[in-house]
Amino acid sequence: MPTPRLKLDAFLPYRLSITSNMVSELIAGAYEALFGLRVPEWRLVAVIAEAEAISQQAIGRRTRMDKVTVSRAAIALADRGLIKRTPNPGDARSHLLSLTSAGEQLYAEVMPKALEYEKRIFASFKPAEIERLKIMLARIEEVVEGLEAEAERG
Amino acid sequence: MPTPRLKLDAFLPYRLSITSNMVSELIAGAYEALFGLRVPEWRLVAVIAEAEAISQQAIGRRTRMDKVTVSRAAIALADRGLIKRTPNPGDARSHLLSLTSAGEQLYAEVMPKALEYEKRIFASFKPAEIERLKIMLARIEEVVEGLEAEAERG
DNA sequence: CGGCAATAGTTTCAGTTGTTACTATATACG
DNA sequence: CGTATATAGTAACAACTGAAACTATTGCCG
Repeated sequence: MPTPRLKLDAFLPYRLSITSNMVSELIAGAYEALFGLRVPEWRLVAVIAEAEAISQQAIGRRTRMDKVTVSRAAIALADRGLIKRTPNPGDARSHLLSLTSAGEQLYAEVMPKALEYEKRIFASFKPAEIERLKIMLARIEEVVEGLEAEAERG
Repeated sequence: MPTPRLKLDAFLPYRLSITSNMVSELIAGAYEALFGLRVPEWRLVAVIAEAEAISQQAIGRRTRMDKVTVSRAAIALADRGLIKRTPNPGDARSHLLSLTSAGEQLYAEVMPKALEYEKRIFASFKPAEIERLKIMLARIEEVVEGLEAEAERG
């Protein structure tokens, strides 16, 4: 008897990856073209805008981005005058990042575009469906975190 | 009035990307460790197993992977003796890829692991929920394809 | 205090991925 | 037919990302 064939298209981790990459590429392309921002940079802008003043380490935890990625994005944004780095009074090794007024201005332009894209992509989804999708994604994350922890313990 | 703050955590494309990357990394790590297969290679194995004999170009279309990525994965798999490349009778530029018996054997080991991971990650999901999730992902893909086409036309 | 492990952030380096250029073949059209 | 354009696949190159090494500072514990 031949090995039964897995239909890759029906394999959920694969489907999730394909869909996510399609969405990411679409949005990343638009941001790059419109604002010269790469994905990590845009994420930093959003997180800093929410937080007012936040360390790079905290950004890494919040966004699951590597500290190297965060560092590079922070340097790029600071070079462009979009964020400023003030010494962290509690810890001389770290800086607190906040938006400059130029950064605020960019953020004010970028954010509506982001929401517009989201709206367009999910235009055919009812609010309750979107809610269900978010909850499902959160549940998946929770399980994966558990499996990661399990793997670490051996 | 200050700019209203986007909660990045509530932004669906972001959530999708985080969740998908967590799942991908988990599975990719396992495959790398267990079988020495990277993600593109594993995808090729799966697609070739389904198709029996298929050109690289067709694999690229089916998996949305770049032809360069497909080419590299195919070379790696051929070097390991997992696939064989036979001339395509209809087109001398391309090969038809198929699994060798070693490839079949590997596939027979890999596939149950894949399904097991899927099962574990979605253990708390009812079949109807999984079905809804798949449908939602398919709908998202459809919309994004439309937006891509729109962007190309200008 | 003083030394030593841990942490924030940067730099360096290696691995992966995609864009561009190239080769060989195929197809369209004069 | 034969020239021009498109396509399958590979190779060469550049960009991005993450791991490991490094620097500066912190905090623990003798």
